[in-house]
Amino acid sequence: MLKQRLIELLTQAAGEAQQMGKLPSIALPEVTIERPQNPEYGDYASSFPLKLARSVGVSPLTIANDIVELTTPGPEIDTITVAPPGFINFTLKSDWLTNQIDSILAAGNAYGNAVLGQGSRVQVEFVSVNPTGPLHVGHGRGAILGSTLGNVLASAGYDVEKEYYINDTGNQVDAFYRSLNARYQQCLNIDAEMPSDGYFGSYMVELAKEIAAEEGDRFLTIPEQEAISQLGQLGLEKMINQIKSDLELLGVSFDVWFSERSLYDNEQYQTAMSLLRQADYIREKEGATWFVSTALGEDKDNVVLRSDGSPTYFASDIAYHYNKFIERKFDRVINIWGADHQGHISRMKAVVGALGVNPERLEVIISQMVTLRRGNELIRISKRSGDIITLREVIDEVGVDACRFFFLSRSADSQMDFDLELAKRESADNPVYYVQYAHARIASILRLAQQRGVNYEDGDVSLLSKEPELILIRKMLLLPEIIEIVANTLEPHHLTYYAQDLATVFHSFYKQCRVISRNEALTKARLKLVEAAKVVLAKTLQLMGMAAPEKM
RNA sequence: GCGCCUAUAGCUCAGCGGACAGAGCAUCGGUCUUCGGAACCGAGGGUCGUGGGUUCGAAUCCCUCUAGGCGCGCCA
Repeated sequence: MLKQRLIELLTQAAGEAQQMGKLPSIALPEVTIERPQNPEYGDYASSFPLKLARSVGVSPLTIANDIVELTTPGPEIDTITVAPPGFINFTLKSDWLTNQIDSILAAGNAYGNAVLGQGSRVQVEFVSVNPTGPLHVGHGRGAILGSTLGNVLASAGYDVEKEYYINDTGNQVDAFYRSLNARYQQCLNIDAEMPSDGYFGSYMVELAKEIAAEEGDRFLTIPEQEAISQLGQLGLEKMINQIKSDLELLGVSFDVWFSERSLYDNEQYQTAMSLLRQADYIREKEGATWFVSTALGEDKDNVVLRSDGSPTYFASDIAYHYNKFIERKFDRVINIWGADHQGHISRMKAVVGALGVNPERLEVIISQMVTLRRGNELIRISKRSGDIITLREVIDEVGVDACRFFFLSRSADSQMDFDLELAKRESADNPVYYVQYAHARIASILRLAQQRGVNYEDGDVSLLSKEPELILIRKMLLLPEIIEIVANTLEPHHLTYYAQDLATVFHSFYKQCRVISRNEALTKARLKLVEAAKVVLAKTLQLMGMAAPEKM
């Protein structure tokens, strides 16, 4: 990538300056290259001399001049200039810029891909909602975050596996089973009482009705414990399928659906525990079994086995992470959790460390709360009690692409209001349509060219020299950097801003430069440009999981 | 009490050590005899929550305080 080459260029020049005695022989700070926001400062800039001046005691301007004198720029660089108080600014040659159009067209859908990951295996685990109820908007946020991150990491050269962890055992599942049984009996006119810790949402009634309709009253004829278990498993399976189809609707897919229960069925839980026990991180006290996280700097220990001998969710998580790192040997594991799991991060990292794995290999992204509202009316999204607005209803109301874009456009760190009224009102005037419109517009131009039988394969891109053309190319060349940034920071929201910028620059170009005109040579050149822009736009939309429509 | 997140233009949010702080929406004013006006061009609008500190340089880093959110279960 060009940025990398500029870094090398400056590093080398600084090294030479040292050899010539123009700079003292000290360890040089890392060369950084920025994108100046003001185009007057060129395409790239470095504040390296300013940083260096501190330790060297030489004026930054002098350093900048010395370094620039020693650079031997490649064919892509037009000018390297020094600007006060000590910046080095680079501008790109316009014929190099225009040549990139051919590279983009040649790369096609692979444009922007990187080799950052070098094929290392990264797991992204997300959503992983208890299958005791339907998904709501908050879950949608995590889902979109995860699937987009998966796309970007794959494009950055990682071997990505997306995974949904199914909590199919434990207290909450048990409560779900008993609730379903009660609702089922009620369906069949039996005066059953809902458990106090049960799930009271109306979806449970619907679920029970569905099962009663399909299975009749056969669960009444077997022992109740047996019935609860069979009925529960059936209900759970249905809930999982519903979750699966809701996610599919959102364009979110998984490579693996991982069962929590399987950790106990195949002894991985026992293996993980004995590993920790050997390392002396497991102790018995107060009748329960604890993970001694205080030994690892945590402020308290955590129960893994209750006094009744049943494992906590934390026990499962220990086994699960043992499985991720040691059984399946992922190089990196990324977990996306809701803000309410924040406190779980440090002890999970402690566990990973205790298992002998570098805790840095576990990265947790916390997505902050989403509150759903309709105008001023707050809508509760608690699954436990009462009714909720499901993710599906929200998608039906505002549309998949708008939904994805909306969730993606805010950083995971900041909480957000999802105002249904606003989302619908804005949907006609939504940034996502603005971006998609640019794509459709290009498609329409290319259709016209085809109708007129214009073959532009031999178009000469060096004819492109107008400002709007070059600005568009410059913006297209930013995508690889965006992909790299998102892959490194795990912050996909940058994509939405880039998409809007790219669309803006295209629309502006479109207004100022007629593509298909009487000037045949220019027409061909511009068709190439426009097709390349379509490639970049489509790639950006694809990474975000959104449609790139030919017409709309 | 402790931990994490947030506070930037009227609204929703980017920017997170560098050059005059940006975008969308909203407001106001312009642009249509040609490829899709779901478009384009322009204007106004900000002591970057408060007070300190570090630095040649701070919205960005450190500390104080204020406000809001989420945690601190033998729930997940």
